Amino acid sequence: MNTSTDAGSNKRQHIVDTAYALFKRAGFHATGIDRIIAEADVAKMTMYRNFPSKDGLIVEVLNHRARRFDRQLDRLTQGTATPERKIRAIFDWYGRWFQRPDFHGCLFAHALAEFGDPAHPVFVAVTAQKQNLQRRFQDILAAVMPKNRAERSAAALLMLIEGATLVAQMGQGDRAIRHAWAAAQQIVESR
Amino acid sequence: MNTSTDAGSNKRQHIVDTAYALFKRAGFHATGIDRIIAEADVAKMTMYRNFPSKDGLIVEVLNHRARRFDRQLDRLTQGTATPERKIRAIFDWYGRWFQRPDFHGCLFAHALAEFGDPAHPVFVAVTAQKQNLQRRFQDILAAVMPKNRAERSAAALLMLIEGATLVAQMGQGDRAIRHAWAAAQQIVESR
DNA sequence: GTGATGAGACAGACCTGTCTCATCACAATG
DNA sequence: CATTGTGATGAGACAGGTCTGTCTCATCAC
Repeated sequence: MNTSTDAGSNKRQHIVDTAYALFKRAGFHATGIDRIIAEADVAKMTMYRNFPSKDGLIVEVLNHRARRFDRQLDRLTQGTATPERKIRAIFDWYGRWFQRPDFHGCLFAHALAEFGDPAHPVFVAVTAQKQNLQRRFQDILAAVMPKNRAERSAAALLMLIEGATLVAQMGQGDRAIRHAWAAAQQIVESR
Repeated sequence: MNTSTDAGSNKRQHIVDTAYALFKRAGFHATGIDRIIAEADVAKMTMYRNFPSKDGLIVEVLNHRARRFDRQLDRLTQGTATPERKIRAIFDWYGRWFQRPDFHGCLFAHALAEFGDPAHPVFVAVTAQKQNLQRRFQDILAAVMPKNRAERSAAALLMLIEGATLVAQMGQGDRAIRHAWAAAQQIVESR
């Protein structure tokens, strides 16, 4: 845990990235450990030395994606000035995501579908990511509206964007983000 | 297929009901055939004589729930007069659903998470159910607004309610439906 | 020498789907 | 009423595969 920490971390990260791609495409239960290590081209013990179990790996994948998502939205909203433009930037980001050929829906929503037990670590990780996104909306809106209205609007924006992601997965990504943004505008601008 | 059709249908329906309860709680891939037939207390061959495969059973479960959902909303909206009250009745229905102790999120959304291939029959069944719900919203709104605005609003309502269902699964059912309805009101009433 | 890794056997359980055979309900017929 | 045919069903073995997780041993880099 001193000299070769770097090599170990590289392997570890490579496994996380490979597992992410497979989970996204085929789901969590449908993706076996054997498939992951074959695709990542590592030994099974390398995986089990870095992660306590498959569930542990899933949580790591989710947390890694959540951090990456946060960094992207941080970068995206730092450049813009007004709250409305920040919201718009986030919705635009989703719109671009929906158009990507490797878009398969929200990994966190999918995780919630497969791990419905609130006590399960995966469930907890998903909840944290969604609450984080809602808090982001709320912080943005708090600059231009009272706290209780910012909370209500943030909740609506979260539900709109989650619903849009679901609709986008069914093949209506373009219409989904346009209609979601139209509704979001009404919510943000109202009163 | 003449005299004992009734008994056969009973078994068939019982398997569908049992599978529904298990799929809802634990997911599709995580629920094995053995578990279903044990819970339903039928022989394995009884299941495989009524359904071509596990996937076929899943599709039957989804279609059965979709029909039941449709009937419930039909009954719910037939009694009310104005479009706004119809929408309100639907949102209230969702609010009550979120509060039920056996609420585990939307089975169709979960199915979409586990069967992401657009060519898969499960994917098709899910898409049909969601399009049906959106069309319902659209038909209701078409009575009080122009067609293109009804289409846009219906899409927003669908996304709101789907997002609310996701949030509700994470334990915020009460707040979710209140905020969703507040946003829905703005969308329906606007302009 | 030391620690990470690759390769693969292995256990024990579970998966879907097929098959056989005994049993049972029930209808038609004598 | 008694008998016989028929189709659905229960019970469970079975095949062939996959699952997670553990173990051993050789190899390789430093």
